[in-house]
Amino acid sequence: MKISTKGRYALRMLLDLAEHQQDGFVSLKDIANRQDISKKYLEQIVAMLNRPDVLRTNRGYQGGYRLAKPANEYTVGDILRITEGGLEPVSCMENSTVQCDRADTCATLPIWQGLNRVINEYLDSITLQDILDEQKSRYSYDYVI
Amino acid sequence: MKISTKGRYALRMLLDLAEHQQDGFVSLKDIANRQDISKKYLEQIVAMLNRPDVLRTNRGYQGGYRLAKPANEYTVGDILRITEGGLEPVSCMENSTVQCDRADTCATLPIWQGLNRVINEYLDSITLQDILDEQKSRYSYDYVI
DNA sequence: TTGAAAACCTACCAACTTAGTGGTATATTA
DNA sequence: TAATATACCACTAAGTTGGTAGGTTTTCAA
Repeated sequence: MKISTKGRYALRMLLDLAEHQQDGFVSLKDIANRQDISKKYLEQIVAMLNRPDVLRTNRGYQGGYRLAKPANEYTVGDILRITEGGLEPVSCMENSTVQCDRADTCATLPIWQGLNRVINEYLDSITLQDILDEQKSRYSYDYVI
Repeated sequence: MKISTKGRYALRMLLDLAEHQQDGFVSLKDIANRQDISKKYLEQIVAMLNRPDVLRTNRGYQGGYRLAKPANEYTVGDILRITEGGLEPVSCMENSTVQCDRADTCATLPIWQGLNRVINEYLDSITLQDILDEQKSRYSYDYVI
């Protein structure tokens, strides 16, 4: 029952992009340095997220990535569902799986469906912008002192 | 982000024991047959649960297992925390792990802490007895018709 | 026009986890 | 003492995780 590095790094990468929205295209090299994540590994992760509704990209000199939408339009759930390949807590709930023949009478299936619901509701209640705002307020007292 | 067969089978095994509470000691053979799970594999799973506060056991002829407590004193969370080795959704939250040096400033840690909270709250809100009752009410219309 | 910077693509790998199987020893009781 | 059942330990094939490695293609500035 773990979120893998793919999902965790993806979230940190998109957060980094959100923080640097005004800088235009941001290179993986910069993100990898700031986040202390292998650039080569980030390449693989960004490949999963590189879709028109998520990222814009430019190759070559001064190229890189930027968010396709404002930060408040990405939920943590969106990002994790892409990079983790779904968030279903049991394999029998995955779309690709053939329906379990115990499903109709399974006493535990409703438990997993409920768990799936609370996980997705929670993760979809938080956007990248929320995290940025929270982060900002956490350190605002530095200036007050 | 998956509950493994260990956790899922453990839950089904304890539910089976709860259903047959009045039968005295129930053998793994019977549970394995009813639940269609390898008896050998169940042996390993039951070994994790075989603690005085969870199960009573008797070897030999007419031996087997029974619940140590009434069914309403087992939450699904209790069972899964034992068999899954914790339910923390990220490894940096596990007790055994050395604290990540990013922890103090990590923007994503609060997300995982929140996720951990909703998962545990949900799974601890359901007892074996709740599942039994739900199961019973699901099929009660059979008698009404 | 050429060189540097960047994304893009494919293959590979070691370590670990999962979902079991197999065999033997030990306890209980009819 | 034979039958039944747990208890314990070792092993394993297949899949996943968390990366590395190396090369190709695109873009732009000097």
